[in-house]
Amino acid sequence: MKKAINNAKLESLFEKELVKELYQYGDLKYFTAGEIIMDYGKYIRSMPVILKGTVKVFRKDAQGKEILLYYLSDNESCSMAYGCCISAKKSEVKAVAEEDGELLAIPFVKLNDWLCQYNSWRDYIFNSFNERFLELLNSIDIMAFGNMQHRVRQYLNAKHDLNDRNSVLVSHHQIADDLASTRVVISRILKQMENEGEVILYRNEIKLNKLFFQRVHKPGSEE
DNA sequence: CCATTAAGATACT
DNA sequence: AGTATCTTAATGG
Repeated sequence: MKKAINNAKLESLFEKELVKELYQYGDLKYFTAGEIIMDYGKYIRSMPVILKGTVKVFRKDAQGKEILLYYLSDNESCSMAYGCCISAKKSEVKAVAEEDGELLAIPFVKLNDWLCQYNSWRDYIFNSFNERFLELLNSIDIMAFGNMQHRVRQYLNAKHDLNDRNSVLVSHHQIADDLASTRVVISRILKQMENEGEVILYRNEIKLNKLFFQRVHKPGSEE
């Protein structure tokens, strides 16, 4: 009945008994790139822990535009989901799979039990909250005070962190969607960044130069 | 080849 | 910064 789960990272993160319970009560689900894992207004009955792959979490603004809040990847969880579970609220966010992957859906009835029972689970939940909170602060910062160029830099940097190389595989259109902007605007900004030597543009690919990394952590270096 | 789609360009709001 | 429109370039059948 139950699928055999074997995840070394989980086993290093939690004590043996909890891992056993995770495997027993968690529901292993596979998702494919582009799949909507969670949508606005839906009730959440389980808390997802991402085992593999990357998930983007969106929020709708007042004008109905979607903006990217943060990414979730290996062994990370959505703290929004936790709050929704225990208070039986509807989802405020939408989660879309960036790439194929798998997640472990934890039934909400177990969440509180484990919180009391296992130190590692409590640490994990609090850590998850804290990380997400920091990312949110960062996002607010960018949206409220930053200009588009800064936002694009942050976006490229975040996407770069998730993978590996010094290039990001993404279309201008995709960036525009994620930042609630338009293709032309993103193209303009990227072109300018290219002229200044920060990046090199290709079709569906953006190479990041040294100058980019010098600037990305310094908001004060706009033109 | 041609169809589709990404990206560049220009002009206007 | 965003919209509309057109042109050009890359990609895949």
